[in-house]
Amino acid sequence: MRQSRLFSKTKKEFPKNAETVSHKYLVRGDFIDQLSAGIYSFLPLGFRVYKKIENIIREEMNNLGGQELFLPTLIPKKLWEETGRWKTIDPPLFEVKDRHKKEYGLGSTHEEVITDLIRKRISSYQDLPLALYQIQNKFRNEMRATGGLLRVREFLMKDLYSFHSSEKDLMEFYEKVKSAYLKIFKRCGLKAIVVEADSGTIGGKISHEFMVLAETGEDKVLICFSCGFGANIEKVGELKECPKCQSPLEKKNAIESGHIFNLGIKYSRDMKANFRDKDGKEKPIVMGCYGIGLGRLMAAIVEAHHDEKGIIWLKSIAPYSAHLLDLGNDKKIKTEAQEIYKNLEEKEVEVLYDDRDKSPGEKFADADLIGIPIRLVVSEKTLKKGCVEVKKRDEEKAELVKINKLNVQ
RNA sequence: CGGGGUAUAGUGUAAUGGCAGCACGAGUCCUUUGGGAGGAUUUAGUCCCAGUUCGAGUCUGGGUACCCCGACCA
Repeated sequence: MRQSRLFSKTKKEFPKNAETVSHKYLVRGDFIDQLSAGIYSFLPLGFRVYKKIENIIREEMNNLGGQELFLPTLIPKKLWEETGRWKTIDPPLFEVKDRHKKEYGLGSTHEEVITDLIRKRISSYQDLPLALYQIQNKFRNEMRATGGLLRVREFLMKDLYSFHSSEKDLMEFYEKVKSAYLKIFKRCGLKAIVVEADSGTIGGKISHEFMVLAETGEDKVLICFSCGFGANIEKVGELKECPKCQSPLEKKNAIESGHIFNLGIKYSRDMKANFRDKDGKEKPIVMGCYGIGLGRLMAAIVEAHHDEKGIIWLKSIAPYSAHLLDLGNDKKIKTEAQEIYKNLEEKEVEVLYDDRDKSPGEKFADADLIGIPIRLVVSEKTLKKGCVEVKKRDEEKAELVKINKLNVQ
């Protein structure tokens, strides 16, 4: 992509209404645009990052045997009333009416819809287990939005639902999801710990949150680095020793980025989603649900990976893997840079080519802000030696590489 | 929803109740090119509605929007 054509205008100043690091940098780098409180557009750069995250999550869900589907956002009031959540769900639903005055709640989570789908199709233990997921916008009527993408009213969420013939089978799958989630966070360059949690209005008896460690995170967690125990400080108080192995605990800031629930038979009982078991008896389907907020995850990544100049994306989620800059308007430089750009594209390297007529300082500042992991500079200085300057975003030093030996992977 | 705060040009900021200014951006022209370049020139603004006043960006009342703390959450 030629940066001169990219739909993106970086800002020199931090937005005055932003306080969290991720909000500041994502707005300055023009990854996102705020439409209203807690409502954001993803611009081309931000959307590319979002797609990378989405693909990582999709791969891990598919590895679990999950099948992707897509559920509606307009969910009839009647369905919510089957579980009583029309009134009780928190944060409340966005309620809308159609022209015939029929009422709907915009989907904030999809247990009712998926359970309805399942009860129409599952009749035997032979249909189980089953795992279905979607990546879709959720709408939550939050009291207030905070911290840019950290808490919003409309957001992209991956929600996975699993269906089992027994509690034991569910818990085995539940553990697999746990490790898949940890893998997702790891692939996004994040350290996450699992803590026990309250299940709120989603319900169920067991639930765990995934806390992503970030210095600027608002939640405080206690971690035992010897046995892996983790807990939300709000839930357990100021413990000094690990309750499992008595090692000293460390206190860290974190951002809640995922939440998984053992729902048991809460929804299948309310909505009569039953199956016929081996023993010939009709039983409620045992369910689990598992969510990750993609926008919040993106924000968490920025919170964990930035410096005073901007974002530092990991290659796995960067909008582009290389940022090529040409310095100066000299024809030789332009021609050579274009040649390198063409070659990289032919090798299917995702490259952003800064061909704009801007001063070197501005190009460097933008490159640091946008945070693409590898920076390539073509200038009079480098051309004299037949080289390109290669610098990693997370390293100080740059090196010169012969143009014909340039290898970006 | 309770508490606190803010609102001036695309962005960031000035202006005792007295001509709305500056910087960046954007447009045109010239020069410049290794860490947000220089000159010339152009462009664009007081959140909304009332009130006080000779005169309101500024004071008063009401509204709206946004931000922060609380609560809850992915």
